[in-house]
Amino acid sequence: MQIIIAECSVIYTGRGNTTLPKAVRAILIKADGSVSIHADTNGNKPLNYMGAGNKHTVNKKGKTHYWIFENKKESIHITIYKILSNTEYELEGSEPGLARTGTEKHLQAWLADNVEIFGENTKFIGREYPTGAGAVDLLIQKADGTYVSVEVKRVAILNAVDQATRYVEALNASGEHGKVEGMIAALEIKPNTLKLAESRGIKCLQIPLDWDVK
Amino acid sequence: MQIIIAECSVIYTGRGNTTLPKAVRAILIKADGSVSIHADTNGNKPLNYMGAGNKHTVNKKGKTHYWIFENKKESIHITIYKILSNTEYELEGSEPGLARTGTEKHLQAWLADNVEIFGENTKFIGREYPTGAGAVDLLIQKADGTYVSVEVKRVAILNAVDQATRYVEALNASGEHGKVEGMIAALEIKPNTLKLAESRGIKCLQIPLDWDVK
DNA sequence: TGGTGCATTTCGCCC
DNA sequence: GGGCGAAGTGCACCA
Repeated sequence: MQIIIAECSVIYTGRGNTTLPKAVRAILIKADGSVSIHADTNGNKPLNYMGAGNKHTVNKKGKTHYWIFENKKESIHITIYKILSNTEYELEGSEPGLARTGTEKHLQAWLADNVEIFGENTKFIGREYPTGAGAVDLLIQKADGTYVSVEVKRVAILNAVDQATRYVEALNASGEHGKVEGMIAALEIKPNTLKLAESRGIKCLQIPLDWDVK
Repeated sequence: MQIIIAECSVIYTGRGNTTLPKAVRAILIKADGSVSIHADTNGNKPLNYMGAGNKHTVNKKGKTHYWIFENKKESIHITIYKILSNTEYELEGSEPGLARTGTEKHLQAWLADNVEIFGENTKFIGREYPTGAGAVDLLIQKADGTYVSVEVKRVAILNAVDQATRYVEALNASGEHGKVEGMIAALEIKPNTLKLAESRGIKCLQIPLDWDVK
């Protein structure tokens, strides 16, 4: 990774157009070719950036450098007036390896393996089960034979109720599972969401926050 | 801005959970307190990050540093095994302003000003009209006195039908506007969406693609 | 200022 | 490549 501290100005053209006045910025150029320009504010976000897979050309007139990064749809023009620092590091063994846990997919898998949370003798029927109006996250069958269509969320807001409703409708319309119940299972369920769900006859299950603790 | 090159591992907890194995990374800490951790791949995006407004505490046991960044809802724990470089620069910053056009809000305003597109003598009643289940984009009244609840989209996919349905239900439940019709107005309406809308008795209006041409 | 709902857009998966 | 849903989303509004 190459890290440059320089007085520069930037013009970006692509999905929008932005200009960045002359000032001291930090420029990161990664081994994959991506580039980002940072100020000391603006949070963790860069002021300008461009993803991997661009062509980098360099021109020089006197002391001024002109760097161009461009791909098919976008371009970044950096005019560099003065370089204060220019260093390059090998970030060896830095295969990203970023692991994400606690996503909706994980929740879904966990629930599929722990259907007893929905009641004793509950049977797992399917994940991502197609309904004709999108796939429902989880389809289960209660001890009494009733099928339940479960929408899984980390945080459930109003549209979770919409989805749950839509899947129940579609499953009932097909007639293959008798009268299907709708349910939302989430780590957090907003009050309005709970209210709307009740008014539609959709049950809500609060998943224990320590679900992933063995 | 402080730039550290170090062998480290990271644990993030907050909206989700992530872990990052031990490797050499670049760590940026800006003057506003935001922090981001970069590898030499992953495009312009950081592996982990946290916005401005967090508390940074430092612990040290032997040669190992433990840095913690935390705010009310999130935390990043960085374990630093070896620092290869640690530099700090003064950056003078100014921020760009990105302007956008053609958003849903623009469409909405245009429709409010051009309600005749819904039929002759149609009357505009309100924008962002509260229904008790969220605000409907546009409420209009047809020549025959019927109210129509309009959901505006640039591209309408299935959930647009959900929203439209929800608003009609809520308006009908209140009883203040008689029997309300539901409608979706969009620049593009996906085939499945059209089908679902029809099955729910919700009308669809394709907005001319040249709507914003004077 | 935090919470809450929604739009947006990027990303990823699957068809 | 289209279509759909999720995201450590980001934003705007409101209490």
